[in-house]
Amino acid sequence: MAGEDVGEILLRCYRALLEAYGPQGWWPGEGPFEVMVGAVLTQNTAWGNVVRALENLKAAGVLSPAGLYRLPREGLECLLRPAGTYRVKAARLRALLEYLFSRHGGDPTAFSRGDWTLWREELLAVPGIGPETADSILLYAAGRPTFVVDAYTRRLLERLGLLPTPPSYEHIRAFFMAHLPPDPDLYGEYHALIVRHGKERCRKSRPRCPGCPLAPLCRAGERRQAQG
DNA sequence: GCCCAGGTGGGTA
DNA sequence: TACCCACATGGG
Repeated sequence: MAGEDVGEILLRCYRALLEAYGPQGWWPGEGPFEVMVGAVLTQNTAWGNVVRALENLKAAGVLSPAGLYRLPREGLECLLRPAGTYRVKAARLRALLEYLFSRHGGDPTAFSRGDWTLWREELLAVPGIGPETADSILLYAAGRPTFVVDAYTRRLLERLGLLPTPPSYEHIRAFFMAHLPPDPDLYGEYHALIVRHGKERCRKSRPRCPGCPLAPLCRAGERRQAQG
């Protein structure tokens, strides 16, 4: 293990997760716009609740840029209720739509073309679109090679003894992107597997995970940290 | 009843 | 920088 390339460790981790859980098929949902809406609705929210809200939007026939944009604020809030923080999320979706219409003519496929690093900067300037939501949109709605970081990703790197300092979102994202090829399929599956693994084994309340498929890599990380 | 969920932004020290 | 807090529904 000594001197092993970080990229190789990350790939070993990826293969172990894929072996253990299989392909996750992210992002669930149809089309880039549904992915974008889901990315906002899933903020600090269980996916099952997001699905209820998406079903409400579909049933109301408003799951389109123009459809959502036309909807009065109260109506949107009502449909979003099952997703939680519905007033906040209605405002965030409105802000995202304002941006989509003002900058991309309301075309939800626009992020698939052009300089995605510019789109990322612009998305981050939209109120309510933070780095995880922006990267989720670019990766899963537009197939762009940006890595999505979340709390599970932090915990995973910590256990592998690979957490960058400072452990900020941007540092962790840059760490993955510096050591993995810029492959959207790889990034998308990797993030999905990290979430799956986190939900199953590496919850906050369960710091140790017996039978964990990553146990050999975690032990290596402990040795690496012990060495300083 | 409590903790958590595929975050973000605002406030304070 | 590093914590705190609000936002809010639904599952375990």
